Amino acid sequence: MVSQRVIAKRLGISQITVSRIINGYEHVTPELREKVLAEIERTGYRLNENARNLITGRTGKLCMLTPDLSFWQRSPFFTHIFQGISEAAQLNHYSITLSSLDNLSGLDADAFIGLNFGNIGLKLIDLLNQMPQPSIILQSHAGGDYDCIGLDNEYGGKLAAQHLLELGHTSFLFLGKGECRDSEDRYKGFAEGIGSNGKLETSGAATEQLAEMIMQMPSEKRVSAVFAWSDLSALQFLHTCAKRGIAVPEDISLVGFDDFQPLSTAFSPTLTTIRQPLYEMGKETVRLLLSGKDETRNRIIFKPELVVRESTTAKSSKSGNE
Amino acid sequence: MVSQRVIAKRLGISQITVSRIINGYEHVTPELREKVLAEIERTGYRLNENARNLITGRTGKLCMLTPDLSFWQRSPFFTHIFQGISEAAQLNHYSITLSSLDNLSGLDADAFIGLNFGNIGLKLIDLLNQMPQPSIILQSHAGGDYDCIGLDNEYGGKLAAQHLLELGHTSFLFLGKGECRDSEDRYKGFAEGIGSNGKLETSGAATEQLAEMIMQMPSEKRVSAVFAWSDLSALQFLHTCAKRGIAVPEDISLVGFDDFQPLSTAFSPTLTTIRQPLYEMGKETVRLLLSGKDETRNRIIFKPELVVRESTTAKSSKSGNE
DNA sequence: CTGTTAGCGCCTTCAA
DNA sequence: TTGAAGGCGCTAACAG
Repeated sequence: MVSQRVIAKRLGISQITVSRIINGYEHVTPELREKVLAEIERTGYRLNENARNLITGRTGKLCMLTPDLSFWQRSPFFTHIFQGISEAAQLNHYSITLSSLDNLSGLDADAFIGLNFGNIGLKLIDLLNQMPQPSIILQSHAGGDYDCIGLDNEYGGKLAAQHLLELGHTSFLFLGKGECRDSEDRYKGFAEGIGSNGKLETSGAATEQLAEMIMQMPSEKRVSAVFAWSDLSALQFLHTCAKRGIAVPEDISLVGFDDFQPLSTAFSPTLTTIRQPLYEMGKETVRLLLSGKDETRNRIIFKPELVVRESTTAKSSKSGNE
Repeated sequence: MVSQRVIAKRLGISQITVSRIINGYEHVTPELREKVLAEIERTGYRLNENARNLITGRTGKLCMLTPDLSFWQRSPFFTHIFQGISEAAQLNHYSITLSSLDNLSGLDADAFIGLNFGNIGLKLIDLLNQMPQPSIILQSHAGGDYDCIGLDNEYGGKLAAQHLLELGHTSFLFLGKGECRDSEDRYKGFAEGIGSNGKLETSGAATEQLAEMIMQMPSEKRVSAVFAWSDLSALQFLHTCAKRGIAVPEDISLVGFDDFQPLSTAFSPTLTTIRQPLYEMGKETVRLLLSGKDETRNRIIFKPELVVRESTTAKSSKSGNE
């Protein structure tokens, strides 16, 4: 195994000089730097991160902390976030560790990422606040008085409303989920976006039942556009429509939320949806966490974006009320 | 920061004794061990893994290697595998690193896990063979002449056949995916399972088109049971059925593959499917990888299991042929 | 059963 | 601009 000392010895210089060059120290004669870099290249030298971490007093680990173990069962889309987190971690020479409130192990880390998708994990936030290491919460909503990366769900709702209004729709249904902040915020934005330009019905009831209820309305009074709080919910609705003989988007336009791949494009019609930039959020989480600006609250709220596919279309004269 | 030396000094013993007790060395007087353990508990001492790794010459990292970066986009179910891998890694004091053939970084690891779901990644296997560190392939099929954790897809196909035969079905359709080994193996097992007890049609054609084709068959000649190579494919079929007014399971029984949560239970009817034990496979991968038995080929082929839900039922007299 | 010595590879501090 | 000395926390090797 080739170390800095080996390289130094070969070049007749001291090991510390090699170390300095590796770490980008400025005041070195250019020729020396090049000689060293060439030797590093030639020998395939790789820095021993354990040695570096030992002396600098770091662990070299980033810990992803979940509210519970079932987080993973619930979060298929997490692969995208994870890709972003791990790429950014790699760039900063960190490896990844996992922990959950159910099972606090692997807590020896330089910094923590609290994963708080769907629910407001106050316990998680408390725990992170107690720890001396820096931490950040990665969540799917916008609020919270702590360092976080979040998503502007209200804005997402507004995007959906805008899109549907532009298509000429005037009567809307929101498919939500009870006791879920993300769903509430998306509804709020949707309602605001529609304002006085249309009629909006909603319910926190189970998606399928609600959909069936709607289907039973006489077609001339039926809503012409549906906004579902999630892609999964949108697809459940789509499936119910298929059973009931309602055509999407001809009879009803449908907008989802998440852009949950491969689901959002797996069925016909493919879903128009509001995309969460999960990969980017993961990446930014690590960047912000390691940027070390403690003086002020660190938070970035991402804007979701509209992805238009097949499940929405202009309101036809036969559908909807008025 | 409390170190072994601090503990030793407080107890008036040598630091190496503390080290031995921590590492489970046998020949220590019980009282001394207890005193040391008590002091460890009291002070909240935590082992510095960088120091340990430095002297033992390990990196302390496990690298998950994917064929390409898009792996993550394609693999929503990977969260389950990841949970298994990371839990087992933690138990063995390893942290996790990521790499892909597109972007070879983070390759400083003690061992590698090649993630090879869906396709046969020969390049990946070649790369791992070239490396001096131990490695193992985690894959969704059974074959391959290398260390691996795999899945017995043929057995899964057989389970599906058995289940449907027991329900009295005699005419079957397999929904497959072209150029996909997993799909082929599942078909093979399915066909063997059915043997001469029924008629089997198949196609590698796009799921949706095929389904539509079948729907156009006169109902008295129609198959009464469908086995889809994946849950996603099964759901696409289910959706087509809904559009065409075919009732599942009353008219057609449907079996998927994967038990892809939350999808497999998100729609009505919930899917009868063949479950891949992803969490267990992830866990076992790490265990086998670190068991260090080099003398022989290390491989474990997991058996999938049948999960009966709502999408299958006994063949009714009106459906199917004969 | 316990201790002494040495050193893993690197960075910090101080000196030239 | 470069180098020498020291030590981070731990374990291996060898004593006793």
